[in-house]
Amino acid sequence: MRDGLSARAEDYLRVAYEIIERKGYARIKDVAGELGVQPSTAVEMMKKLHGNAFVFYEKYGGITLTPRGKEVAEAVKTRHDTFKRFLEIILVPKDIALKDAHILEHQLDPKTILQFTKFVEFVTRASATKHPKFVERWLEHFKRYCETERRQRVKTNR
Amino acid sequence: MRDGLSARAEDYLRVAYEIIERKGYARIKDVAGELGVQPSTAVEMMKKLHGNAFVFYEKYGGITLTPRGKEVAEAVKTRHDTFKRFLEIILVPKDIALKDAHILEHQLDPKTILQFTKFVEFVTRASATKHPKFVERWLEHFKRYCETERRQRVKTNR
DNA sequence: GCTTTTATTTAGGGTTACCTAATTTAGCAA
DNA sequence: TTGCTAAATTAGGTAACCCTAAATAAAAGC
Repeated sequence: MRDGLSARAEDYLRVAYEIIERKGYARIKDVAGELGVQPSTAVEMMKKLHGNAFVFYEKYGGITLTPRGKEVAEAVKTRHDTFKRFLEIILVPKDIALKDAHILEHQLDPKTILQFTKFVEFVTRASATKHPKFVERWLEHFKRYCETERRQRVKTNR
Repeated sequence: MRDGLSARAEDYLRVAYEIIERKGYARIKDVAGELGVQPSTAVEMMKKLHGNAFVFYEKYGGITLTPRGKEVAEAVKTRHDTFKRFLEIILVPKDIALKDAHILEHQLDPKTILQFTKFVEFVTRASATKHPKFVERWLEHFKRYCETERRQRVKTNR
């Protein structure tokens, strides 16, 4: 990642950010719980993020974000939300969209992220302003196409 | 992965498959070269894939795929191609689309993959059959939207 | 204040996927 | 056939993430 964090480290940062938004600070167990890892693993990562000056964290103390950490976390969250909205546009069920957005938000090239973003903006804005009918009709067609399809013709190998 | 392979193992399998398609068999150095890893690393992975009966491989011998391996490799490649086409539809430059398709093709939920697939099919088929004008106009609008945009308003954090 | 419970930390491992630096093997050319 | 070179292999590390179990600190209840 541009920010010098691994994909996983970004996850920890984003999760810490979300918890802090909710209750002002995060505890090790909150972060571990959210990410489905053991507390000891979260401690390890928090030490790393503290070493890199993304979070402020001391033994047995609550976790908060440094300005730098907050900035990165917000950018990560923005990416995340874009992917989530995008997946919903292509009719991925909400719960799966949420899960997969977490996967999508890492590793992709900035250009690719930009295009995903533009796609979402295009659909959102066009339907809100100039040509609501046009986009709506298009999405309606896509929806119908999805519903009409005989199921699972395509191998997904999953 | 459903097939019991790690994301990375699927990469090795796909690459082996592509090389074999081209010249009938693959060598360690071909696979290593394609994936940008050292030969020793490729040997390690081929041993694993051989252990799982995805490839046929013996010391110093060429690599070929077992029927099972071929099946999985083809499914992986199908996913890959879908993502590549999809990225091109949303106007990601070809070289980046290729690179990022490799990233997208792993980890995503089957439902998500299915929706990506349907989206690509929808655009492809609709433009080839019933409503070519409709899809083309839509894509044309999107293209124009992308070109019109003041650049990089959106933080991508990359 | 003391004890119990809960949270956190440390210590010691495990796995995956990489690497470098020797070997060792295979293939080819003289 | 011998000897060289390119390819492949082995041996021994490293780094990122994850775990369990044991130790310790903090918080809560009485």
